[in-house]
Amino acid sequence: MNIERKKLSAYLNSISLFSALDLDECELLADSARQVVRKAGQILLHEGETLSYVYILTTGSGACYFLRPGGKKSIIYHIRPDRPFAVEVALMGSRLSGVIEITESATVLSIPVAPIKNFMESNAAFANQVARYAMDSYLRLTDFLKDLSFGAPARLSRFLFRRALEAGTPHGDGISFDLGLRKSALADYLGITPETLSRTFSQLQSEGVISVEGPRIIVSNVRDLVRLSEGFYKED
Amino acid sequence: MNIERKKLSAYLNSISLFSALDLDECELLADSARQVVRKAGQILLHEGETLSYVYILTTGSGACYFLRPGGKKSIIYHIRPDRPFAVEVALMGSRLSGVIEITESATVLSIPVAPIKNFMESNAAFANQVARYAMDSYLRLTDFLKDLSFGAPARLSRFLFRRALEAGTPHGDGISFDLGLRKSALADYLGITPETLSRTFSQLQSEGVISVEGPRIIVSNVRDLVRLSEGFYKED
DNA sequence: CGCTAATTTGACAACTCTCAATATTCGTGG
DNA sequence: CCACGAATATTGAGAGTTGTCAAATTAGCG
Repeated sequence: MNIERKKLSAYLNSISLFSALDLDECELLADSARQVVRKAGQILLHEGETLSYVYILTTGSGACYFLRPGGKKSIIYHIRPDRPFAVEVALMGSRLSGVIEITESATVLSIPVAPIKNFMESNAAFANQVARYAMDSYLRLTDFLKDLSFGAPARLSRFLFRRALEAGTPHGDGISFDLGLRKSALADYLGITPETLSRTFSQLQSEGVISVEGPRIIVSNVRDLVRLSEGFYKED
Repeated sequence: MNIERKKLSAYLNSISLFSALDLDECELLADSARQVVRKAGQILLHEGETLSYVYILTTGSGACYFLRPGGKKSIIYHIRPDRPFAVEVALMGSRLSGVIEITESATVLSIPVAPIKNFMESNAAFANQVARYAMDSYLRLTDFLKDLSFGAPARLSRFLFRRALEAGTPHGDGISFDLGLRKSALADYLGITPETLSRTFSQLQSEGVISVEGPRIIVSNVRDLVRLSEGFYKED
């Protein structure tokens, strides 16, 4: 499995968190790493656990959420491939406050935290990288918190705006793009119910901001979309 | 001002973020630090700013919040004395997403970020400290997010429970303590309106969990208080 | 005692969720 | 190519929670 191992260490080295390690160090991590496959819906890590591994998804996606009494899930953050997660909990030895669930079948890489701690002590560049990673996580979470403080129209508008920037093509006066995910998945992502999402789409449509044709969205009034995404209401 | 300077560097050294720096390094920071006094209600930092300083309150307190159109404030985190804040924004060169306001008249210490960056490069122990600080911030924010996902009764119950632990004295079958802050301040702290807080107090009281006599709270049913603070409702 | 600020109470509106019913889409097999 | 069934979306009615506004009450203090 020498090739696999080489690949894995190169992979790790390509992740920004580990890019300050040299290849030998990455190989050491790769050697002690484990790779497992998890299907959509499986729980990877449970609330209150302490962790001795740091995790990365090489494929698939996941989410970290609180499970409220009654079964309601409050999303804390989404997990995309190639960005380590649960790093803070593992390195700080604290307990996971939330559940980590796989949302799309995923390949999960677990890397023991002990050698990572050692590298932090001995390698200042790596320690800086970890600091940068943690600060980045923090800033992302702050932004997420900001998103949460807005209601459904603003959250959807923000999503549509970002999506228009990254995947939009000109269409008459406006911009057209595909959602890129099922509406129920989008509702989940935005932390609202599919019903509310559907109503919010109708609302934006009736206000003339967008038009919706199945998974295809046409933004006809970018100005209003931006205002909405800042939390203003149409009539303000 | 040599004594002041010595004091200031010793103060910095006592802050866990800077405890890995030696006294010379702390003196360098102390030399370039500025100290200003701000009154309650003043805005210290504005939304969208980039920062070239890291801040600490030596006295007083503050809060970081989003100002929603319409004027509603969504608290992101509270600032207590002796814990640096805005560190992530300053070190990462990103924009502050939120406003920082002084809530109790405070002495604000500003420390330039440039020498801190230098120390991070050259001093692995300090870089580790920064990483730990950032991870700790992240975990706090995660906990805060968890709090937010609960409704008013759970948030109040959590507060009362913590307060009972730290300031409670036995009282009959239960525990008695003073709130320690004005109810309007508590409402602010919990991110709800004073009206909702008042109603929630009445509700807990009518359910027989606590009794309220002005600023004095008697918890008569700790078991239910804990259940409530986990998000359960009384009848569950 | 009287004034001001803090707190409580009531009525109501806004928003999102839940549950239930209906409509639409999409893939599969006839 | 069409028909059927399952998954996905939409719509409607109603409930729950918190916020807003206004008024009443209470507490604190000179």
